[in-house]
Amino acid sequence: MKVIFMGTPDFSVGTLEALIEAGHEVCLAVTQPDKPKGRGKEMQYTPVKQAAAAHGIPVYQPKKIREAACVEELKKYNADIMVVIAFGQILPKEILEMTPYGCVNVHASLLPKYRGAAPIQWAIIDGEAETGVTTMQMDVGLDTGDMLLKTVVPIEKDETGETLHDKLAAAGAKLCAETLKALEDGTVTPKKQGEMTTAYARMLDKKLGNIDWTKPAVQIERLVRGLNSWPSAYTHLDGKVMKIWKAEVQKETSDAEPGTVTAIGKNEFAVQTGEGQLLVQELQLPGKKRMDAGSFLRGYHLSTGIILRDS
RNA sequence: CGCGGGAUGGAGCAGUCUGGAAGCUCGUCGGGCUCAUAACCCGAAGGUCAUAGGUUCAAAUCCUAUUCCCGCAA
Repeated sequence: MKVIFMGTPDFSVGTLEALIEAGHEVCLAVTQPDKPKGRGKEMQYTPVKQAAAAHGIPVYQPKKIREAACVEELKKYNADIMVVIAFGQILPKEILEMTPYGCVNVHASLLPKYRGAAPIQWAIIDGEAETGVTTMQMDVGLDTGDMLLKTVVPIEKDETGETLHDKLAAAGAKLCAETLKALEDGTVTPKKQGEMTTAYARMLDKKLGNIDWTKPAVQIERLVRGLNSWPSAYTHLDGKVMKIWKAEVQKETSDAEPGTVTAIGKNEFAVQTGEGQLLVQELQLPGKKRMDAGSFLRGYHLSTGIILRDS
């Protein structure tokens, strides 16, 4: 089929390549405008733009896709279908209805659960046993379209936001190719989504990573995994931000105040939480690389009784 | 030129301000103790102090340039 592809970050790239692989004619890649990024604020191509360029696909980067001029531009391509995956802008009705097959979206959750911007990380943070990817026929709502196909992916005990992101990106790419084939063959029936009260996954922001030590260790550990590798969970030590990359739950507790370092071992140290303790195993301080807790303890002479908190 | 931290034996750090013997906690290797050990004791190896210049009687330390790593911010 003749496809207009819309996507922006890494998550989208696999699907773009899967479509090309499957023999579809991707006539245009729509992606967000380039933004200054990283230290030095250099302009950087979006991952989709890089991939499109590598395959010789034209790139279109509208600031606001809902503007009339942008809609007109898309019409010129006479595509059969649009595939949207982590594009980052809401599409107007004109675009949704522009092509014969409409717009198909690949979403990183088992809809209707975790609609919205950060479904991958929230599934981990909430302690779900499994998640997955869903393709849907887009409508004007946010991730509310009728569902086409699904793939279930189990969440492992040590799953992080990053590892799950990669798994779902791969699963989504495969599922998207299958969905297009099914649409072509007419072998798929769109299914309505049910409604759930907790259906939306809030967007992630930095503050979410600030560890609240009064919460149970189990929840904090999930936060650490879910926000790895971005934006990452953190606390404060000696006025500095201390990111925690890896930790384990310990049921034994103490009567120390939440946030207190209660024990220091050879390769980890324990922090009291609202329920149980958290064994910190890998961390990072500003200006330093990630390091295992054992290395940290060798150079930084941490002592028990210190309380991890702001300021 | 967005702001800032950093580079010192294999790991993590101190020492840099105030120039004058390469240090700490570990790891590694050898030996000892022990029923035994990731524990303890004794000993050893291992570093052109990121790179290139400069100042000086003398530079990890001061000056200049370069490379690489990272936090914030976006």
